[in-house]
Amino acid sequence: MKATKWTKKPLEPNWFRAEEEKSVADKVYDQLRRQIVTLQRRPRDPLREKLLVDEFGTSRTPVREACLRLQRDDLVCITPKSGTFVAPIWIPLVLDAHFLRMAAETAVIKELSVKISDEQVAELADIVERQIEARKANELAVFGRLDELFHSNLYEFAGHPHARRAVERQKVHWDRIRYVAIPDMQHTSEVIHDHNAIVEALQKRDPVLAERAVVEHLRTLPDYLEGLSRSRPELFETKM
Amino acid sequence: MKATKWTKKPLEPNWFRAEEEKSVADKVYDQLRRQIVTLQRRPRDPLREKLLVDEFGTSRTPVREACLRLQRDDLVCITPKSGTFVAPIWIPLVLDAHFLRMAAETAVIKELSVKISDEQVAELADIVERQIEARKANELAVFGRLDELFHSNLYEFAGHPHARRAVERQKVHWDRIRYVAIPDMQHTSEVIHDHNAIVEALQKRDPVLAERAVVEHLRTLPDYLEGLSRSRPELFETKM
DNA sequence: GTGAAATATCTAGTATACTAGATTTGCATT
DNA sequence: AATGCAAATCTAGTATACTAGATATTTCAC
Repeated sequence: MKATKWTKKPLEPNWFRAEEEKSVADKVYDQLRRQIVTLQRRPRDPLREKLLVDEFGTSRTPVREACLRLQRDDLVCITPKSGTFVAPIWIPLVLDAHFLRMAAETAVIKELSVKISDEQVAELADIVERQIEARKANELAVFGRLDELFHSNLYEFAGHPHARRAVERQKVHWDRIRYVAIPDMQHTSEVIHDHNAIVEALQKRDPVLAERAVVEHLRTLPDYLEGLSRSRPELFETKM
Repeated sequence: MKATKWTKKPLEPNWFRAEEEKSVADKVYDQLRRQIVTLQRRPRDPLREKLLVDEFGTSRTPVREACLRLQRDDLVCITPKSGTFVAPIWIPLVLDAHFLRMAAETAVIKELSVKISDEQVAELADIVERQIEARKANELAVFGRLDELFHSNLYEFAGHPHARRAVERQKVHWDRIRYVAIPDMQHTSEVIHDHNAIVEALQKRDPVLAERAVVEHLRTLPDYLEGLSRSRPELFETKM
């Protein structure tokens, strides 16, 4: 057995594995994350590894990996030898998530408004149509998913899917806020109005108008946050 | 022993632990990351857990944790039951890292140019001064650190440190490119010129001029990447 | 020699055991 | 009852063992 044979690299490892079966750790992560974002687990709740192990029926390793990932997402705080806790909603983090989203999406829309295709405009218009229907049917969950789709399509069409990923990693903090106060009917009405304005600006291929529409769409969020943090202070943390 | 006692939350866990001693896993992560970014470990090199364990003198667990974090950073590819490899430099990822940085930094500079203090302008000017000295002394490492400091100060002064974090997490892919071709003297000269333009615009509190200066500073990078990927194709990967 | 099946070996994912340190509990003393 | 202190107990970090599956090597028929 020649040593050199063992050190040579594989010719072509699977860099782009199409389908990836989820590991146990991934499933635990997904579920815990969902629970935290939806406030089923609330800020400052302890996350006892032992209980999670019993709940998920796994060993400590996948649970621990999930918690470590959540820590990197700023969704849990881990204090060695002490405990793991659901992180409070850090206001500076939410504000910066919003700032980053605003910055990225205005840049995206400026690029997009000069190169978007007719088919893509039609697809965005179709999403807004379906949002109107979801609003009529009072299906807020569907409405939310369509909202996600609308914005992610902006990044995809502009050719910046990875920028979207980076923005979304921060956006999780904002998502948690959406569950502090479930969006009401008036809110959905405003969203539809704003989305329509964005689609129209893109249709006209007008970068200035499009940017203004995006800014308008995202403008009100910080004030909203301010109000929420006053009415539910136990969920928030101002310094970080 | 009352059950209720065991479920109550700690009054005030250490959310803001000032000093955090680094775990073994953190050290392994830092070192591996540095090796990958500086191309001491090159794209497509296998990362054998056993060898790393011997090298770092730890058990598998911290090494594995480090690799998982690197995977989330898109710096390594893990194929279950097969192997772990240093990821190629994905061009779409680098371009989007650049796009995000451009978007964030133009937004930062626009905010900053209306609220920056005289002391902060002076601090930025001082950094540029020190860059000029580093250039004269031919200290490229110092120059690079000052460059980092200049840009990170923009985020700090604008009050968006967490947005900076998100941008920097992507920027690691660009950093790897800096080691494909070490920046030369001409490059440092351009950087100093651009930084001076930014400081001057901030001094005048002129948002339009400031934004233009930032765009100008970051404008040339994609073309540079194009050239590099042609001359060193073995390090890169165009599709993702 | 060539090709294919059989075998050996290595891999990452998971389970479990152990450690040191932080926190809580309970008791003794006042 | 209040307080200080020691023991018990829980925690996250680390080490090790085991598994299934992917890859590499060898064997063997032809």
